[in-house]
Formats: sequence, structure tokens, C-alpha cells
Amino acid sequence: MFTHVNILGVSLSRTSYHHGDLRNALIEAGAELAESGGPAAVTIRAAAAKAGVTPTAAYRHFADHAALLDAVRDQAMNRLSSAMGRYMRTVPKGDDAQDAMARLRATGRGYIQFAVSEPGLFHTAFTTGTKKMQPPRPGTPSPFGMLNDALDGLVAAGLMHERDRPLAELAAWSAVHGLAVLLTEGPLRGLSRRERDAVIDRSLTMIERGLTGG
Amino acid sequence: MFTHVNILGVSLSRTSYHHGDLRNALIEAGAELAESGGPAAVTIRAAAAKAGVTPTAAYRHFADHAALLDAVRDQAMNRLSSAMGRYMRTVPKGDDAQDAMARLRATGRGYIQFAVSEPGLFHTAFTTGTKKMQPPRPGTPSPFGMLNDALDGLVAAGLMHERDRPLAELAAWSAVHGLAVLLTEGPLRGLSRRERDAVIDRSLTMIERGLTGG
DNA sequence: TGTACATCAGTGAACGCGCGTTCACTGATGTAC
DNA sequence: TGTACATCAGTGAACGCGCGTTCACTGATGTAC
Repeated sequence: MFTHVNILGVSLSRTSYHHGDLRNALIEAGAELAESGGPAAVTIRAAAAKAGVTPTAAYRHFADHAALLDAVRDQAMNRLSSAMGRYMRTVPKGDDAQDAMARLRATGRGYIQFAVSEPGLFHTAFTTGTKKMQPPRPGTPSPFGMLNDALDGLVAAGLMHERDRPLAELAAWSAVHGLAVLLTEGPLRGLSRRERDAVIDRSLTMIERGLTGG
Repeated sequence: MFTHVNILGVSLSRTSYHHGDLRNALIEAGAELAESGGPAAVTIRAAAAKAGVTPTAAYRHFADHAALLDAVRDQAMNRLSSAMGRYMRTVPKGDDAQDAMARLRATGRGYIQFAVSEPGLFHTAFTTGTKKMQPPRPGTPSPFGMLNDALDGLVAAGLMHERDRPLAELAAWSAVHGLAVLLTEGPLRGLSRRERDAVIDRSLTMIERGLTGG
């Protein structure tokens, strides 16, 4: 049996009654919906339709709508992590002051760049769900881990006092997160590329000085 | 004709067919809905019900749902302004360095305090709407105006270089806004009061140093 | 001061929508013998 | 190697929900004379 499915304007086809990998297909479909419409666009019905399947079929793989949204949220977070990881690989890994500073700045830039280019996924990643957020694991390729590593690098390079290290990751994260939010869904959306870049620079500079000065 | 209306568990009554001030009643009802359920809870039907009126009646006062939400958003923003204004009145108005710093810190504290105590209204205030955000008017009792004044005070007190003044308001706002978001609807919700206060202090310190150092 | 009547601000019923979810079902798959 | 049959993973129809919105209406108000 042929079932025709329309994804991104491309007509695909399914040759078997069984899908094969419906769970992942639904998550992928959910991510596409989130990309263009944010977390609110991630519905069982829409994801099933995008995957070329009946809404009922989704219930073979997810307990309910919240479970699908949880999975899509994880997917969105993974994409943020990947994007940041890719960006981080472009900056020097040295342990002198200059490189340490560059790495901190890169975590911020990578984060904001993802938010600006994929606002729907960004907001989906931070949608409040039932699932507990996984505890921060320094050293792992999570955004939070990368930030922690960069801050440790600052201390190691002698740019930041050890006594200023506690909670620095939350202060820096807050600042960068707020910028991402204001730029994408807040009153600062609609800024030109030039204005946006200026604000980003000003913010990152404030954060750097705030963490290394004092 | 008596119509019985239930608001906050208290049974009120309306003695005339005409409401008298339905527009404001709907905005107030919308604000109460936003308070407990965020912007998504602000529906024509729910607001009308809370005001003791038929959904149709709302259309005498608002073109459509978006118009009601716009009005409720303004109301939420006004409450944020009032709360911050009240808080600012408790800090000294001197023009020496210490007072200037205290005023900057107070804008941040007032903002976050409102977000934490009224998360639903806070998020409603920053909901993306059709209406253009009013341009920042320095000197007026808007949150943005208060922040701008505080930063100007920093420059006047000699704590901040003039060359660092541009965009400082957006950098500071971002940082404080992000903290508010993470604490209320993000992964930092659920922190204890003690932990929360520690993060707020750490963030405000980073911002102060970031703006006055360098 | 009284009254006819236009206008204003509500009511009540209904519409279509997309949603989550459930039910009884059926086609496809894979495994025991 | 072939086949009976349990199990798995879909279908199709339907439910109830709350939503925004529209329609024809009616009660209340206020104003011209």
C-alpha cells in the first residue's frame, strides 16, 4: 500500500503499512512544527499528519501529548547543543587568557546565534514541561556544561577570582538567555542585523567585565 | 434584573441590564486570568464569564481576541511599572556614587521581584502581540525609563564612562530579564528562596561590575 | 413634564475549528512447531 | 520449508471540549420635541 506524505513540500511515500520508525518520525515532525510555530504548534494531530499517519498511531509511541512535547523539547535542546558545539570547535583551545576569554564569548555567541536563527526551536527547548530538567553535568557537551568549562578556564587563566566563581554560570546564562529572549520574542525582535549585533556585543562585553573585574 | 457573577469565589450581582464599565471589567478579568494562567488563559469567553457577561458582549468593546489581549498586556505592563515605581521610592535619591549604584540595583530588584511574585502577569506583559511596543521614553515611570535614569545617574556620579553608556540599558535589561525568565518559567523555577536570592545577588553584582568596570 | 423613537449594550443560540483522546477494527510481522 | 496464530502497529470513526466569532434579537438609555 502506498501512502503519500507531504513533508516540506516534497512528496514522499511509504510502501508498507507499518512505518518502521514512527517514534523518531514523529519527533522529527514535531521539531519541524516547533521550528516554524514554536512549542504551541507541536500537536499530536499535526505531527501525525506530517509523518503521514493517523493521530491514533502516535499513541503507540507516546503516552499522551505531553510525552511527545517532552521528546520534541529534548530534540530541540540537542540541536542547541550541537549548534553550540559546532561553533565552539571554531575557537582556539589554548589555556592563556586570550583564548579563555574567547571561549567564554563563544559560548554566548553560539547560544544567541542559535536562538536568532531558530527561534521556534529555541523556545521549545525551554518550554516548561512536566519532565525534570537533567542536572547540569559539567564537561558534557550541553550548553550549560560548555559555559561551566569556559568559566573554569577563566579561573585557570587567572582572569577570574576563585571567590567569584560560584553562581557565575547562572549569572552569565541569565544574561545571555535574556538577550536571546528579547531579541527573538520580546520587544527587541525587529532590530536590524546591525543593531542586533551591536546589542549582542555590548551585552557580552558587560558580562565579561562583570565576571573578570571586581 | 439581577445577574449573579462569581469573581474569586465571591458572589457579586449586577442590577442593571447594562454593565456600565464593561470594557474595564473585561480588562480586569483578563488580568486576573493572566495572573493565574498566563497569557494563554486570557480568552474572550473566560474574561466575559468572569465579568458576568455573554462572550458576545465583549465584541462591543474589543474588535477581536487580539485587541483584548493587547489591552490586558498593557495592563500587565502598567502593574510592572507601578510595582517598580513603588520599590524605587524606597531607595535614596542622592546623586553620590553609593546612591546611584543603589538605584541601579533597585531597578533590577524591583523588576525581578515583580516577575517572581506575579509570573503570569510578567509573562503577559512581554507576550508578543500585534501592537508595536511604545518607544522608550526616558524619564517616564516605565521600567525602561527607570533603568535609563539609573544608568544616567551612574554616569553623572562618575561610576561609568560616557563611552560605555550606549546600549548599556539593553545589556542590563537583557541580563535582568533573562534572570526573571529562568527563575519563573525556566529551569531555575523551583529554586528555594535562599538559592534564588543568591542567584539574584550574583547576577546584579555581575551587571554592576560589568557596567562600571572596564 | 411627558412621550416617541433612535441608539446603545446587552442576550441566546449557533457555526465551524482544531484539539486530545478512545474505541473497535484490521493489515503486517514474526515465531513456534 | 510451510503454516497457524499471537502480537504488533497501524486505520477510521467518533466523542467532548473550549475556543473565536456571527446572527437575529431585546432590554435599557437618552434625547428631540
